[in-house]
This record gives sequence, C-alpha cells and structure tokens, in this order.
Amino acid sequence: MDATAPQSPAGLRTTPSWLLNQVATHAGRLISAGFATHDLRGYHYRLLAALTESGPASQADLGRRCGIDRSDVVAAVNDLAGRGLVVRAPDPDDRRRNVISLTEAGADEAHRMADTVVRVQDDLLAPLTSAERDQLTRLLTRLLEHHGGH
Amino acid sequence: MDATAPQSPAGLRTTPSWLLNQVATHAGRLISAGFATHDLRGYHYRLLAALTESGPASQADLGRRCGIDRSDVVAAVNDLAGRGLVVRAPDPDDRRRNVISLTEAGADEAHRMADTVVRVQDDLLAPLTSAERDQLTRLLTRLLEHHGGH
DNA sequence: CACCAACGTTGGTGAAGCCAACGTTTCGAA
DNA sequence: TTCGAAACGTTGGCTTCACCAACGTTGGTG
Repeated sequence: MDATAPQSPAGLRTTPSWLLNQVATHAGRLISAGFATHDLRGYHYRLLAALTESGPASQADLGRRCGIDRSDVVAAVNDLAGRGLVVRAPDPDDRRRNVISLTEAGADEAHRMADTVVRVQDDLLAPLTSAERDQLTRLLTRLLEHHGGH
Repeated sequence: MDATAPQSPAGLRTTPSWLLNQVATHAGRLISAGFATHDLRGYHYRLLAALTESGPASQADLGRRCGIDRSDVVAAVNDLAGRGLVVRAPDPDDRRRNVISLTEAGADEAHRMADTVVRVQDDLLAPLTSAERDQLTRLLTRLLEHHGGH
C-alpha cells in the first residue's frame, strides 16, 4: 500500500542482461520517436545507412550487412521504393539479383535520419562524460565481437 | 568515410544505441534459450522474481513492479496459474483485486530460473574481467536511473 | 546435363511492448 | 447519501523486430 515507486525487483535491477534490455528498450523508444518524425522505422534507417556507406547492393547483401532477414528486406525496400527514396532495378549481370540504389531524395533522408540518430545518442548518454561514453562503447563492442562469430 | 565494412555499416557499429540493441538482442537470445528449458518466458520470470522478493501482490501491482502492462499480466498469470506455480485468489478486502501468491512449486521454479539467469550472465560477460563487468553495470545503471523517472 | 546454391518473394510464427474499451468495485467530494 | 472519478481485471487488437519454411527463377559446377 506504500507503493511509492520501488521499481523493478532488486534481483533484476542488478542483472546485466536486464539492465541491457532496459536501457536498450529506452534507447529504442527514443530512436523510434525520432524516426517517427520521418515516418520511417529502424529497418529503413539501417538500409539507408548501408546504402549511403557502401553504395548500391543486392537485397541479400543488404540483409547480410544490416542483420536483417531476406524476407524483411523485401518489405522494407518496398516501403522505401514506394516513397522514392530508393530504386530497385534488376541486375543485368545476374538476373537473380535486384540492385538497390539510393535516389537523391533517399540520400537526403538518410542524412536527416543520421542527424536524428546523433541527437538521440546525446539524449541517451546525457548523464555520462565523454570518457564514460567511450568506455561504454568499448565494453559493448567487445561483447559484440566476442559473441559476433556465433 | 569509406571504410571497408564487412559487417554492419560503420556508422551504426559505433553508435551506442545500435551497440546496445545488438548486445541486448544477443542477451535476449541467451536468456530465451535458458528460459526455454523451463518452458517459460521473460514475463513469467519477472513475475516470479517479483513475487519471490516482495510476496503476494495484486496483478496491477505486479505489473507496475515488473514494467509489464496490466493486460499482459493477465495472460502471464494465466500461464503460471495453469502450471500451478502461482495461485490467483480474490482479495477479500478489495473485491476489485486478485491476490497472486507463489505456490511451493512456483518458488522452486523461481529458484531454478534464477540459477539459469546467473549462468547466462556468465556466458554473456565472459570476455570481461570482474572489474569491467562492474563498470558496465554501473554505467548502465546510471543511464537507467537518469531516464528512469520519465 | 544434372545438380545444388543463391536470390527474391510470400506467408507465417513468436516475444515483447503498448493502447482502447468494457463491466465491476471502491472511494471521495458535492 | 448520492454521484462521479478512479482503480481493477479482462478482452482484443496493434506494432516492431526477429525468425523460418517454401517456392520458382537463375547461376555456377561437377
């Protein structure tokens, strides 16, 4: 009946995977809110970012680079193509493939979304010093790399 | 700028919220796999943990403590009650409420799941020293607390 | 040539997180 | 004391993200 916000059970609150999940969930909310102003979602941004960095690619390649399933790439590319942010063209050298390329509008949108992402990072990491942010990034990177070659 | 990116785009790979998401996703897979051996999922564990720590509570209370929506608590409690891990009884003092209590079997299962969670943490944090694990926990805790009072 | 691998596509599954609405019950204020 | 607001449990639905199986088409190799 007291109930003045004793949040999660203590056993969870000190569990790294729980902390990870909570912080990632919060980050996801911030990111989602940011992307919503572009009327796009996470999958779309990942694809745009990959295209911006590495240029045109097949859908399967994009999926591998972004960690998105082939079937999910289809839907996301449909969305992006429907908005004219991306062009889907058959690959003349391999007729199994579609080559996905950024349009000018797509490149612009990618830039704007990248700006949004930067803003969100600052929001998310506000309580940490620059050194602490680096430390967090390094620790997470090491974890990711260790489990990366699964 | 270019950077030959075999894996994820470099712009993402250095973005904290992306790293957070990736590591949390991996942690989630490990946790899910662990819970699968108990034939239960995350929501169930959270509820059992809360009940273990703080004793019987109403569904709404449990939801608030675990960060689970009221409607989702209903389904999870249904599952737990169906397995005899938990008992749902009307609160005589407030007929709007159900009081949820752990059964003996439920307390046992909670312990076993907690053991599973500990094992998963070790797996997840394998590449980090004890000091680094503490550091990670501290950084994540600070982020969570900073964003906690939303 | 036959076979297998890769590709794009369709359709479906599941966990997790949310929100809206309803009937019941309780509580506080007019 | 009556009336309205609030809390509760419940149903049903929605969205994002992550997977998986299957199919027909196309490419490369034995």
